[in-house]
Amino acid sequence: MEIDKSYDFNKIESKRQFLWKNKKTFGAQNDISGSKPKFYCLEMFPYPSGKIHMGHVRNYAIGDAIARFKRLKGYSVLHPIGFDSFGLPAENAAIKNKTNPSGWTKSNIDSMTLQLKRLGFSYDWDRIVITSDPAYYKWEQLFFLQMLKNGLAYKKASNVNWCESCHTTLANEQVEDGKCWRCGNNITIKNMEQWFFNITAYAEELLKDLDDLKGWPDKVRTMQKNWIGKSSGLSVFFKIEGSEDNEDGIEIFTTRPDTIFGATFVAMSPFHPLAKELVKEPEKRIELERIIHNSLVSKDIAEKEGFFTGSYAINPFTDKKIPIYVANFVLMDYGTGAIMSVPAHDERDYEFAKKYNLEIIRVIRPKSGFEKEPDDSLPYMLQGAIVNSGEFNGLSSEEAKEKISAYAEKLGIGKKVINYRLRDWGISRQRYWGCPIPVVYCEKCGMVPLNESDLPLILPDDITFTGEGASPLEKLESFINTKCPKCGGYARRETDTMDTFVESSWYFLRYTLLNRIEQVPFKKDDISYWLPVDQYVGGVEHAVMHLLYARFFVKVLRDLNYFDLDEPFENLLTQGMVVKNGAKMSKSKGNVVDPDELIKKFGADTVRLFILFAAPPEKDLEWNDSGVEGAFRFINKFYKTIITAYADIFKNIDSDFAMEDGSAGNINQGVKKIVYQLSLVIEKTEAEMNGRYHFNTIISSSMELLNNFNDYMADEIQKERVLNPADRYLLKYFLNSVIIILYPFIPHVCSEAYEILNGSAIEKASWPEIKDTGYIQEKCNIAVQINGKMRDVVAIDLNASEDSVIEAALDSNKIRKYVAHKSSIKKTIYIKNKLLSIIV
RNA sequence: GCGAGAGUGGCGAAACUGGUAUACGCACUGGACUUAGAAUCCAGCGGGCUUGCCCAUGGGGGUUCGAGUCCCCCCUUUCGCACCA
Repeated sequence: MEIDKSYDFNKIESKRQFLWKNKKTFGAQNDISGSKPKFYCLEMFPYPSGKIHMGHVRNYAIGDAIARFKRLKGYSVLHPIGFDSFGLPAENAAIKNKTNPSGWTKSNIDSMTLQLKRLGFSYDWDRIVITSDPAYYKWEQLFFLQMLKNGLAYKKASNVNWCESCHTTLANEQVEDGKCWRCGNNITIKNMEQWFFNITAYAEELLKDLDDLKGWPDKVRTMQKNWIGKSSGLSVFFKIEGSEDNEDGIEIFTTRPDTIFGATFVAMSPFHPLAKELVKEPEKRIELERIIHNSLVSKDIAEKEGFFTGSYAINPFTDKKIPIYVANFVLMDYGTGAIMSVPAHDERDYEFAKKYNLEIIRVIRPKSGFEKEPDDSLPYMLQGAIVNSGEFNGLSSEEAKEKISAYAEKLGIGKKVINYRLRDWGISRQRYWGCPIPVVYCEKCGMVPLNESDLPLILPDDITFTGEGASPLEKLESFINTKCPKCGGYARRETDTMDTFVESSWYFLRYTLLNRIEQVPFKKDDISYWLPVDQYVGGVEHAVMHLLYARFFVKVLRDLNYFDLDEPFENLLTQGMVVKNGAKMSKSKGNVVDPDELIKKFGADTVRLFILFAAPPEKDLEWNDSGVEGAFRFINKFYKTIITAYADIFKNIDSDFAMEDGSAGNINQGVKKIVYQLSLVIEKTEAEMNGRYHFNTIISSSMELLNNFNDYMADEIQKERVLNPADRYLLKYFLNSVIIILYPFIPHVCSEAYEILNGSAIEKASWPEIKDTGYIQEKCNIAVQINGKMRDVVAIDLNASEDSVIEAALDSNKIRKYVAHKSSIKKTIYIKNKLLSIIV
């Protein structure tokens, strides 16, 4: 093999990438014999925007490091990639450039594939998944039909989030701060017919199983838990004055039944069906319409406002009549859309009551001893002792909750209920570039699903984009007009497409299918072999959306008998953002660093090394151009040391050399020492790669190893010492080990170095064994503290006794300044080989 | 407002169960090599002064022989949720 004297990354990287591709080095195989444990390493697949950015590079560098490490450790590794290729940008680009989304998407996928390959990630490219491919979304349509059959997909009219700029509806998860998650436009509310997935049917399981996801960051689990938002309480009927039967009552939901005696008014959502019934006066009707209108135009919080409907309800516990208000802060789609207001013990009710001069009755007092200083001021939101509540007086809040609920149930006016904040997942999108929903509307039969055998329903290509108003599908007669699968009569196709989060809810299952000619979405055997994903890596921005949907989807497919799996992702690593000058990289801030340019200048290994070295993966990473140069400098040094300076010496050494018995005694002490340091680093690396993944510390340890090696060799050369065979063998082992440790981070140059040194491919090598050279650290440094303060460090024989350490300490001038005689020592604490603490 | 995390040199960061704080790298300074520079190599690099000590891990208390690490209070900051009754 020809050896270059200096580091030519272009040559090395293109050579390695060529070999990897040609030999299909990273093709994943189900290990049928079962001799190898499996490892599924997954990174969140990208949207094909056209260019990868630093966030992608970081995400994939992390995943690649893990995948390569696990291969070295003998795992059968699945490390796939794909493209989440449906979505709005393609459509917007099509409108702007008067092209077709599929062409735009295809060329973006091509150029991003080149970029990913240029970075040398160890993907099994034969398993690529492209979600806009009918061969992929065909199965999604099948799942949809099966969900429809099982009541897990349904259509209903409801108030949904509408983004005018994206011209489509959005799911609740996709609204952030009243704004669209994609474009930041203000969300308005529209009442529309929409398709939903019944994710709330799985709310309890999605919540419960979070406890088992021990490999997830607490932060993400908490976010999901809060998003699901389970709360238990009581729903009670309040009769409306003047009507006798409960049918005419108003049902409210409360989590604080213990405060029911303090309920002084009922507040209902302006969208509550009773609101229109109760509000008869024309002026009040106008007021109601105004409040409804305001709630529709913006999700933003307005000032609390409302008005008296003119009707009264009867508090079933006090029998007092209390006014019914319409209030803009009451949500229609949570609980029952109406509440009992207890201004004494609820902040919101208090604010409203103050504004409209409503009665405030205290029914809870702080219990003495319950809080440090009982704060008597209202509203008092904590638990306490019940007052003003008839027979329930004196109970604690907890007891009262129970007894009042039980009493309401006994009376038949209430029942204990559990509510979730989670809403069903609205999946309809009024856009073209997405997976078509496989149903038609027949004049005779109504909504009719397509036959499974008619799938895929292919998204038509002959589209003209005007950029105006509705989805172009709505105007495409050749698409819309069809025959009813049931009666054969005229039918119109559904023109909504699915939320692109549906595709990303199961792509990781599709990767397991190698032979895509087979007419299945995936095979049960493959799923049970590869799933769950052992390590998932991606951005925290998907903590609720994608990660919740995917968990839901897996549970649905499990219940449709596709496989037996409860949770898809065993371990989750959420990497931090890549920032520059303290801000997220963005075109508008002008702080974008282009991976392509860096690769051109320094090569892929350098970019990857910097990104993994500069910060631990979960933290934000501050971009630093001179830091990149530092990474480049290190790789040059690595190359010069191993290849330019010492390859000739070590390449012909037999790595099968067996150390004879007793040869340990002949080993040079310096060699023993660096090999011992190496063993510490091997151990530490294995520990880090077991889940914490702080690559930065592994890399810095490797830098130290290389520095120590160089120092040692410089010393040898200076002293013109002759290395014996055991020394040479161990030094080669040392170099090979450093190469292997660094391989997951800088795979190209390490592959090259390994092959030059050994004449074989590093992919055939395995993780280094620790070699016991019988290295004994003869001396160790013991820190000596006097009264807890560091005073000196003394060198002592390893494993010395406490007494001899004390003797040695007292020999030190520095120590003797504080302790003249042994007799003045009151106490000593001795941590073997580490520290001696003397109290005087 | 509620919930979770973070705060260590000029900068990115190390320090696993309390045990020599600042490893590794960047920047900076000096030196070597050079006609000069680049590159490379060597040395220095938390602060203070009386050169051996004092002060330093956001601030203040506490526990301990010993605290970046554990406990309490406060400040700053990032993220998530925000009328969910």
